[in-house]
Amino acid sequence: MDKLACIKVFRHVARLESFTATAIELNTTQGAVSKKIAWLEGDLGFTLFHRNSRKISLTSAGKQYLGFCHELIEKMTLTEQLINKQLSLAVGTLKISAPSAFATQRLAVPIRKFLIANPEVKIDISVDDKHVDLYRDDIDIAIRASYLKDSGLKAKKLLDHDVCYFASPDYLKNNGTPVVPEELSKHTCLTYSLSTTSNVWQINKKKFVVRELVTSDSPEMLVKMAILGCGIAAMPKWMVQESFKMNQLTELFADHQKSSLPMYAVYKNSDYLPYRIRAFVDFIASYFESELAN
Amino acid sequence: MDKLACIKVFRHVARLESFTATAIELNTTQGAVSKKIAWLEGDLGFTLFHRNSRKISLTSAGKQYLGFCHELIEKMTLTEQLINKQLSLAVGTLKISAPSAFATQRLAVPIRKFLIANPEVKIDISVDDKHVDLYRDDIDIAIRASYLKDSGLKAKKLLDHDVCYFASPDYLKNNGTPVVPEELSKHTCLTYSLSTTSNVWQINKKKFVVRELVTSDSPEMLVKMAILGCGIAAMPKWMVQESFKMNQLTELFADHQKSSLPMYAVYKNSDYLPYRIRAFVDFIASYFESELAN
DNA sequence: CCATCACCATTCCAAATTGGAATATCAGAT
DNA sequence: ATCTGATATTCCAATTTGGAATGGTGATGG
Repeated sequence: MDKLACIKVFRHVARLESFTATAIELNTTQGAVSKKIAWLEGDLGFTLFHRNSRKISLTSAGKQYLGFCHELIEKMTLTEQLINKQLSLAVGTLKISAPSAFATQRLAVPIRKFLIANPEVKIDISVDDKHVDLYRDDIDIAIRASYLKDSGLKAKKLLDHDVCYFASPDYLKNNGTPVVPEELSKHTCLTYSLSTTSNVWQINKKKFVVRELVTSDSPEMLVKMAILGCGIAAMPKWMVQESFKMNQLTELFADHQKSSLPMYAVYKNSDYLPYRIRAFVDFIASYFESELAN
Repeated sequence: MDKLACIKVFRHVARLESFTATAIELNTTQGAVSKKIAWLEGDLGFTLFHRNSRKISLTSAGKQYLGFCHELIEKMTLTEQLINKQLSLAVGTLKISAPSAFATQRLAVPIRKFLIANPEVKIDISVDDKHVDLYRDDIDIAIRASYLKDSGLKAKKLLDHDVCYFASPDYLKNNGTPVVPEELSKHTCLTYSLSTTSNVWQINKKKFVVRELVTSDSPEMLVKMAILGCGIAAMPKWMVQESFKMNQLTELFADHQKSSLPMYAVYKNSDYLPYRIRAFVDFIASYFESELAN
């Protein structure tokens, strides 16, 4: 027997002080109401009503239990409404994970715009260059360079980075400047460990397996190592533009066609995706799209 | 579908993070668990778990709802236990209604003893000479002279009052002092309106229908009227003993055999009578029984 | 890369449960 | 004493539920 259904019937009966009237109000039969109350009393172990062929009245235990039932139903309704609201409106706290360089240099501005457009959303951004587990760490959205290999996740492409290759002038002086990609085999490279194919570089639609000297999950670390002359690295252009200007780094294969590095917003797939997640993903994707157009 | 049952299953699944393990723990099948969670999600309108052929994990909504479910089950268990405790132990507040003269002169002492013997019981005594409705006024126990005519009520006899007949010396001087009950027909009487047979007095096993001058639901009022010389009244002996001594009243038919007036403790009949009620009724009945023996 | 495994969803059918209608029962009202 | 209005009970049809088997899917390991 459905106890919750019995409780709902009980509230009606207590209010109307009649099984028959309750049956009419609930479009059922008096017998059904009687059975439900009787079952509930049996389950609880005490009687809810004093019965009398003419009328019924709550026992003291029934009165006390009724108070609990009112609380229960109200709390349940409110809780369910609250959760549904959080899923359907742009409210709540959005937990984002993003790699440090991208976060600070590319994400801060659009996040600020998003917050202005969605004043009821708070953002908790966790800057982490490691490959986070969205389930374990309870993250709503992760910004990732690598294509998703996780299951149960959806990804939306945000943009394609223009990748560029570079090394320090010092390194090139000591090891020679490669002019064609084929020469990469003579060099040591700095690779990004979280990329699915970290040691396979693609230039002019050809793939080159490079010799790794250092691999790291931190793009900034790799840039730093390149500046120190450890080898050749490949990174999104925006990340090293400043270093080119300061002559800390020299670009290689500048006129060759390079593969682009896509960036994704990854989020847990669900039938009822909290709206703040969808809102943010759509917002940030169209932000980068319009940025590209300019 | 029984939502409460689903919620209970949900708590297990959330803890074990597995439908299969839950099915084993609950001695059911994995399919049944799956159906229950699926139904609950449909009812709520949001998903509780992220699913993955290898494992499941709570969604953020699921996490939030789980907290509510824990609260709900705990509150429900505690409430039901509390009410059952109140019904099975001598705890709580006992609401007693008693007529004023009896309350003050006969009930105060045994109530004090009962409170000492049952320290967890509080007493709310409503002194009222009217015929109270135990249901409407939410009274646990009513002390009454009249035999119960109400249905749904049970009565336990506490004692038999020795009834005595009396009038003021003044009245007797003016109207003559009746020596045998047959002379009552020449007198006017003061009767107790709440008695079922207020105007039928029984002396020496014979019944006499008396002429009423005043009828009242207040015994003390009737005594006062008798003192003022309005007529002859019949009351329990203890109520007028003092007036005899002060010569405000004179006893009549002193050596005749008089009917006794029973006093009852009346309480609502119920399958699960709160224990404090049974305890009090038994206590007070045995108190008067032993008082009689002394 | 493919076979295997572990797990959840679905389907189908038998079994248990529920609800409706009629009937019994009960106590107050007339 | 009978009538009336209310709840309890009974019986059966309809619905719902649970179990077993099947299907589907993604992780794992050789």
